Amino acid sequence: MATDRQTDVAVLGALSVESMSGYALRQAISNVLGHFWSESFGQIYPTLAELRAEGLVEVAQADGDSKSKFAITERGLQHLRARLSEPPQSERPRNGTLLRLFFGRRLGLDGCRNLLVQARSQAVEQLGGFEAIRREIQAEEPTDDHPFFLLTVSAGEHAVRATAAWAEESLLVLDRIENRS
Amino acid sequence: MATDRQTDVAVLGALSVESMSGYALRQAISNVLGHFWSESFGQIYPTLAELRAEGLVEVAQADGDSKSKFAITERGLQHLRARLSEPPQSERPRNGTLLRLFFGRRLGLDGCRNLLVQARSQAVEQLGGFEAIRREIQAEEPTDDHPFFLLTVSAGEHAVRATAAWAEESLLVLDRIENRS
DNA sequence: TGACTCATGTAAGGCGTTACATGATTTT
DNA sequence: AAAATCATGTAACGCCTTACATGAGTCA
Repeated sequence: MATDRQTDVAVLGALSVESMSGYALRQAISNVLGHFWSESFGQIYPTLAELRAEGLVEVAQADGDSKSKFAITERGLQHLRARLSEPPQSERPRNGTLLRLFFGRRLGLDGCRNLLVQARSQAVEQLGGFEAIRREIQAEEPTDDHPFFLLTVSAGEHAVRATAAWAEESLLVLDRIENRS
Repeated sequence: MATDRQTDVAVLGALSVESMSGYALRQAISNVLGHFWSESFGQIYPTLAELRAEGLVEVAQADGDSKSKFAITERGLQHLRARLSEPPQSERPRNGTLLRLFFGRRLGLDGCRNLLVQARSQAVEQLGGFEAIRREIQAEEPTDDHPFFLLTVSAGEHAVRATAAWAEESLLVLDRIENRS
């Protein structure tokens, strides 16, 4: 049952940037990583427990703080590097908008237009989100991690701009279809 | 447990274009739809059986052929239209390349470069695939479905071109990071 | 006849989401 | 004191993939 469980990579990776609680972890994953990765809450705590049992993660006391946090261990770092080096498996595509558009003849032109308008406005909104993240990162004290963070932000920006352009074009195509028939 | 099962949409949609066997169905889904939708074999037959039990699909004899095929019924068409009109749920992102790149500091510059080169060549390859599909569709006898098919091909082309451009840019960024440090 | 494709399924089990449960701490 | 947030989990259950199983037709 070749699986593609990679929750450990997300968790160890996040902890390699900064020690934090499980709660903060799931927030970090839904906020920052969330643009290209998702984990559900029900996965994070069990994974954290597993990693702790394997000695890849430990409970650490923050310096001036009474709160306990999770920190990655030296062995955890090694494990993370090994996991990151594995080739990424290609994700299974599941694009509901394209599925609907493909059968657009059955959905009807108005429905298709609706989908495209929706896709366009969502893309524009997401673009704003990416720009906000970019500013946020650039406002922080620079670290060695930031350039890599920005690379993923850039990927998001390219993707949503492409989506917006496609939606725009496609709306024009739909108009032509309507006029021709 | 709000679910997002949409196998019925893919199956009914495909049968609305053309009656075919379950075997052909799974081929159609992995070939044409495969660029933006995936279904595993283990889903298709059970779904087909369910749809048949609900009277949305029937076994039909092809005209000059002895082979039996599955065909969508009138009620199936109604059901399909209703399902297509439902808003598409946003897919959960799971991009292994970006996950690795985000933690690029741990992966190392060479590993990152490797990922980007990989992403770029894959995008170029996919672009060729899309162009082939486009030509194939345009070579066929035109139908009312084709314009919608082409819309989804265009979406794929936009997406992979964006990916290629991003990978290209990002490789240059990595060079700058290396020279600076 | 042996290999290959067409064709139709079933079963086991991993993956992952959501809902439920509980309590401490902080803020208003 | 109430409400919100922080914090850590567990349980049920659906989704989906992979592996297994079986047989007919076709082509070299």
